[in-house]
Amino acid sequence: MSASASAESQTQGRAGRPAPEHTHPDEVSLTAALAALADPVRLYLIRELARSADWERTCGSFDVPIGKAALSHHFAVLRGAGLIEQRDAGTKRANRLRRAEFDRRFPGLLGAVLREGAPDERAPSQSR
Amino acid sequence: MSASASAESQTQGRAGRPAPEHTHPDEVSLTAALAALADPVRLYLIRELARSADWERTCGSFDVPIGKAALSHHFAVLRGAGLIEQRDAGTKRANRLRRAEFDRRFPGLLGAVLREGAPDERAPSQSR
DNA sequence: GCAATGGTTCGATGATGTGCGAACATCGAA
DNA sequence: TTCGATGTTCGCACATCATCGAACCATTGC
Repeated sequence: MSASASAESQTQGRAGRPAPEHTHPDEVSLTAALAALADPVRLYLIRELARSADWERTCGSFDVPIGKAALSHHFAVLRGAGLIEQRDAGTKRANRLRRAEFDRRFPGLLGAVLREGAPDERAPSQSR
Repeated sequence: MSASASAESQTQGRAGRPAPEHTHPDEVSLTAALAALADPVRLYLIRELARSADWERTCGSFDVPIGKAALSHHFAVLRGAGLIEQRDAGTKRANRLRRAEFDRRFPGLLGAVLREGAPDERAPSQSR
């Protein structure tokens, strides 16, 4: 070990991290995409990511009422649905919403979901 | 009240039928709507209803690889998500896709789902 | 009245999903 | 090297869901 195993840290070649498995939206079925979106927590994450800049938010920067384990699982689901991309940033993990790619695969879907104000789970009350 | 329990068959007043409980799209949460759509069978039913005229299809007119009980359950879910409307037609039950109403509540969602030409969700029978 | 058709309801069951706590691994910093 | 922060993985519990078979009910037609 010397001058080679020090500067490489993003693509692959290092065994340090399994490097998050990403699924491209093209390989995702509509049912899988809908199932990934059909969860309050994940929907919240997607919405927050949509409001933020790419790579701005780390996994732990979300205020969700669940433990780390569950949160990690949700991110894995979103990744597997081609909805987000993750990148290791030091000890943290940065996230990005794959808006363009996902939109190309499912035109209008993400837009329709995000267009929703926010009164989703809270109170589907006044709207008539 | 007298000559009334003979020709009326839709609203209520007769105990003959519980009359299907309908939920208006306005009272449906986005998560519930997505969950209702995130199923191959239900997605197929919605797609078929979208291709058909209102009240044209009865519950038993769909070629799905499941039993009556399960099918009935799926229709109940779709009804509860404000996606379809059902009307008793003699011994059968006719269905209608609530396109306009649902679209008003979730603009673009149904369109995005129906626009899908995924070779994956085509038919829940033979694929993959 | 009686049988057949079309759907619903009732358990039961297997599969899936969500959640937790604890243990583990990695990176950056002291 | 040791420590703290950040996530992931590993059981495990619990809830929900999709499905079936059988029983049941309503309507239609004989």
